[in-house]
Amino acid sequence: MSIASASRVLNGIGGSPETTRRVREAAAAVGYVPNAIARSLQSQRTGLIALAVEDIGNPVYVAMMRAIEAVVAESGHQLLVHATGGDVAGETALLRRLAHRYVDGMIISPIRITDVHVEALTASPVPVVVVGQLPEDVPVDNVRADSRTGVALAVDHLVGAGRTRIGFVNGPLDTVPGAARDAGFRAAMARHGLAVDPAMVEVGDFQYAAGRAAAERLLARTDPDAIVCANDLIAVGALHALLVAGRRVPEDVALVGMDDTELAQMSFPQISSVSLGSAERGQLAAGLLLDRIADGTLAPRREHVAPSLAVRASSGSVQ
Amino acid sequence: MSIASASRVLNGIGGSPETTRRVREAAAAVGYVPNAIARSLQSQRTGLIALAVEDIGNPVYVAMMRAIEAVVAESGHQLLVHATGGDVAGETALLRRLAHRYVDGMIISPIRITDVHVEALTASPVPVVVVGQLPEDVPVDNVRADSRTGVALAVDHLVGAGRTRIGFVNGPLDTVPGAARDAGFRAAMARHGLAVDPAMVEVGDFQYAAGRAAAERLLARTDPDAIVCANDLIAVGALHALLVAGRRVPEDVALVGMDDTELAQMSFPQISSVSLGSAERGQLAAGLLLDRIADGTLAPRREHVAPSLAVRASSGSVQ
DNA sequence: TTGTATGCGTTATCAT
DNA sequence: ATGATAACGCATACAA
Repeated sequence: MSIASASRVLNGIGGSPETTRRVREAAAAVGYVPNAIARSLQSQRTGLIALAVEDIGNPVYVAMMRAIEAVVAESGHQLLVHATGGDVAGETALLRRLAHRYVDGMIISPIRITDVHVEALTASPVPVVVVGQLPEDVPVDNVRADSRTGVALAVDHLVGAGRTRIGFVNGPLDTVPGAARDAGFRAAMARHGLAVDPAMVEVGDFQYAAGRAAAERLLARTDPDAIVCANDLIAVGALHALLVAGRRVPEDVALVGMDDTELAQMSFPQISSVSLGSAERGQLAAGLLLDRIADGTLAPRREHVAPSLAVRASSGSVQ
Repeated sequence: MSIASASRVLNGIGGSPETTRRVREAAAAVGYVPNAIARSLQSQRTGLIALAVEDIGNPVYVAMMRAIEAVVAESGHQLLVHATGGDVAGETALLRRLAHRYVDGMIISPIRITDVHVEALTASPVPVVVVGQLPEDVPVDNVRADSRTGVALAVDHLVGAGRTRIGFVNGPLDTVPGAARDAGFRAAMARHGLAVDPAMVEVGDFQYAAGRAAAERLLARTDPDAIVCANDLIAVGALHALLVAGRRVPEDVALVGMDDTELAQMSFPQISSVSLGSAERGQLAAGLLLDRIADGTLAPRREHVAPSLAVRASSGSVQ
């Protein structure tokens, strides 16, 4: 019994009935299981696709992941997720290890873009798609949201509802989304002729606890009639702070979050939120990746997804 | 320049200054990146560990993942997460593909255990640790919670606070946790001499929307003074239903969730919740796995984590 | 220190 | 239909 024959039977190519039987018996007897590593070395593919996000605890990434999974499963790939913790070293280490052909491709959504990222991205031996902003000259497939316009949607909505003392709780300014949302907030306020009171702006990280603490600080020193939050985790934290402080939402203070995750709908009252199209971005990113895996010579593409606003009880007329 | 010399330099073993320089230059010029697959075929390890859970959108798995990540990172491994969607075919496909040596080991937390699972588990060529119940005779490392006792903790607490009309919103009874929690609820009620009114029991899946819908059905036909929920997602959904229905929590209806996730603390009022020690279970599972990776001849071990109750506003005295 | 040669477990090519 | 063999890219035992 030759190795070649065994391989053929196990892959369902040819083999006489007798040979097939003998191979199957032997395999069962030995408890044979194919070694996927060896197979991949030969086939130059693993059937695996990786997704690297900062924080898998943030529902926005869960939504993105589900959208990606649906697309890649279609093409017979399996999706693996890695949480980087926003750590630059961790992200690039991932690129170094995984991208060195453990996976057929990867989608990464970094919240910070450093030179190290750019270098690792361009040097990656496997196809990579970035979800998020990327310097213009980096030749990597890329799908981006427009959080600047997204914040403007929120501000426009609040101003239209008669709010003028609008607070803003943001994430770190040294992150790409944090910087974009800050700029978007200031631009939108200016457009409406509203000054940005420094006391009305708070910065934490993109988490619930930070959002709650930031909102508490904000409420301790000023009196907003609306608060825009840089994501839904922050918004839920701010809602908590508002309710604990005895503010009615939306009567006293209107609240708008961002990312339009499940969290916004799970809260009470439900929170208005700017959708940055996370599911759609995931779907597009997966498509770009599969295309590039199929043909590595494609020119880098860049897709955009427009924001939209979901108005709910937290900023709407009293339910 | 021989391949062996290049390999040595790239791995930092030996090499004269001159050779080292030449190798590095050549590598940079060609844009050489090591092929991890080939390296793994040789070294018989990938440095990767996989975690398979049903629903990464459930914070309980996020907590577990973080605990696991902390442990495996210590030993130089990288953690990859796969969401199975509770799908048996998907879970076993994962075992088949990943476990065939793409990873050095895996931790899986199935909510259903079928014969197919058992077979795949025992046949796995790489070390596997199961988080959750497992038939006694399956020789696989295993760490389990005691959700039966956990539900009892919730019921005891509510009865102790004078509640008698206690409702129960559970997940599917054909899942391991669903069945255990149902049994635990009935046993605890019986112990207190309380009858279980069928109208007071609802079943959905372990999600927010199902929890909310189930609580709405329950409230439409009966009038509980307390509700126990089989996990925090359900509890948040039930809280939403209660508030929409105009019930005060905890004055009119006390609420207790399970898993003690971030969600319980993010809600308003904060939700009392039974901790099943998800972080600790993750930590233990990771330890078991690393031990087994180091020594495959170890006898299968079984760890237990005791539940505890975190009392918060949703069932406590009025804040 | 450096080069040669072998093996890791498969698949694929080529004879037979 | 089957068997021998090369190749995938790397690490290492051994010889030089």
